[in-house]
Amino acid sequence: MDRTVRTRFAPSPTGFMHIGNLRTGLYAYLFARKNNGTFILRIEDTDQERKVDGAVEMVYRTLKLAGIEHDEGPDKDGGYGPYVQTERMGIYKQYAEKLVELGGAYYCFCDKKRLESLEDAGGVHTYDKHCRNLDPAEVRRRLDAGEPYVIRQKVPEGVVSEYEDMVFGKISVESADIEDGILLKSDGLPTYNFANVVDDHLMGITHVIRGTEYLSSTPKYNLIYDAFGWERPTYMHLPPIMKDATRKLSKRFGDANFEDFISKGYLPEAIVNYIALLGWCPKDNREKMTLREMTEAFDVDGISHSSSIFDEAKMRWLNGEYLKAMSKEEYYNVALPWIEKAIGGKNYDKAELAALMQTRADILGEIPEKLAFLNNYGEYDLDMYAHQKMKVDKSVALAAVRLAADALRSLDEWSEEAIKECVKQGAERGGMKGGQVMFSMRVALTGEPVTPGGAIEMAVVLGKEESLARLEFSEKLLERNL
RNA sequence: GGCCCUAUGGUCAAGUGGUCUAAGACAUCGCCCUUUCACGGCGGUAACCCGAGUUCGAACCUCGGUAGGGUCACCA
Repeated sequence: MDRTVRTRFAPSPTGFMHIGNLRTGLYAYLFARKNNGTFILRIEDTDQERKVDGAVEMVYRTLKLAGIEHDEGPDKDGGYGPYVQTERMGIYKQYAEKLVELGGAYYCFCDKKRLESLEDAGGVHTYDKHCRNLDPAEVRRRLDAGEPYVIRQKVPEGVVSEYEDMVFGKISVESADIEDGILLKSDGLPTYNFANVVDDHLMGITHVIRGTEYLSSTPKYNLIYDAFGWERPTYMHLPPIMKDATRKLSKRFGDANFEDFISKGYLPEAIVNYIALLGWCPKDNREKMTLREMTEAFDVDGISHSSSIFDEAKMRWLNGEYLKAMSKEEYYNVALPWIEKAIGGKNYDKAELAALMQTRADILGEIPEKLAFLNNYGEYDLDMYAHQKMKVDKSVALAAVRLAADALRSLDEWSEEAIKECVKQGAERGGMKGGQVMFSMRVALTGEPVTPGGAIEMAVVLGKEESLARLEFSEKLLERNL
């Protein structure tokens, strides 16, 4: 590899950043960093119809959150600009014309109607190269007459176009299977693929990293490079990320975009880590990795050839690992907004709640629901007072709750140790097992079968007044329903 | 339909001719820890798409089939 590596990420600003798309960008970034190369951001905004306001900002925001920093882009001129495709519209026509001169393309005057008549029974149409060998003088004349035209690629006949893909190996396609596709549309603007070839060349892209949808059309683009006499880039095609066995993860379906996961309480680094693993496996099989570690470990060998299904359950787990690995302070900071949302202005000990949640919520978004009992307490289902192993049923629970309430009423110091000791002694006096009292008390205090902490912790969090009120409430509730 | 690509447990995946009666992770199930919820620890269930061939030997190589994906636009 003599040329300095230059890779690019070229998203279309059509809304939120899709997970599959982000992964492509991530790999392009990792590959550039791994090889001390340059990572370029190019905005492909030529599709005015699908363009969404604010989407460009979303691209920046997403990359920034993900930690994927570009070296060149619309906001960082590296001398290869402009980096926004609509600003490059003036340059393609001359290249198309030059390609005609070089014999790699030709003018075509066929109208839509004629093209449609070429369609076969299956609805597939292949251009019959009708204008490929028009007499140059005739072409000149029709051009001068102002007749509408497009410029088509002149695919050499009888050759096999092949290349070595970095992940898929040798790909070869016969030129007979390649259509003389349109390069320049009748409105004078380039088709996407032609613009891509020209841009990639002009920007000095050495490694084109993109989805497999281009795997089989790449030989066609290579023929354009050849016709221009340009050096072909190296290609790395990436298999798609699927929603299930047969459907690709799609933008319009569900929460397949970065932003949604962020708002569900995922950490950017966990998302990035997870998607890096979808389709790539480091040599040492590590799973939890920082961006820096990924950069060091990144290698093409580890990229898989087949598509992979996105599994949010695993991403949740990984997110939980990140959360648990944080220091108390770090966790407190990221969890605070969610905790505040849960307690709604009430005076609970936020640090205590954060400490409780750190090992109990895989994603931050679970915090409000797990803490809902703080503000949501009232009539609850008494069937949850059933613990086979502990031998608890409603009547045992009533005794336990009564006992806990009685013991706690006279307790002055409301600390974990004091409460624990007090409940323990109360249980002994009442001839009950500690577990029976704790279990019943925990349910009584929260009205929930699963709680973010044990009975003692719940009591500490709720405070003496609220705890006693709830125990008394539960006592009455049980009495009424026995 | 033509062409291109892919195929290991429910999911992500290791594996590149013998060390595979096939690793690890998630999920799932069970046990332990916790006098209560989790966390944590330990363990279980679970896979080489099918058929030929090459070879002393095949998850790994070849061919065929099957299934799935991609692509065949004056869309990007």
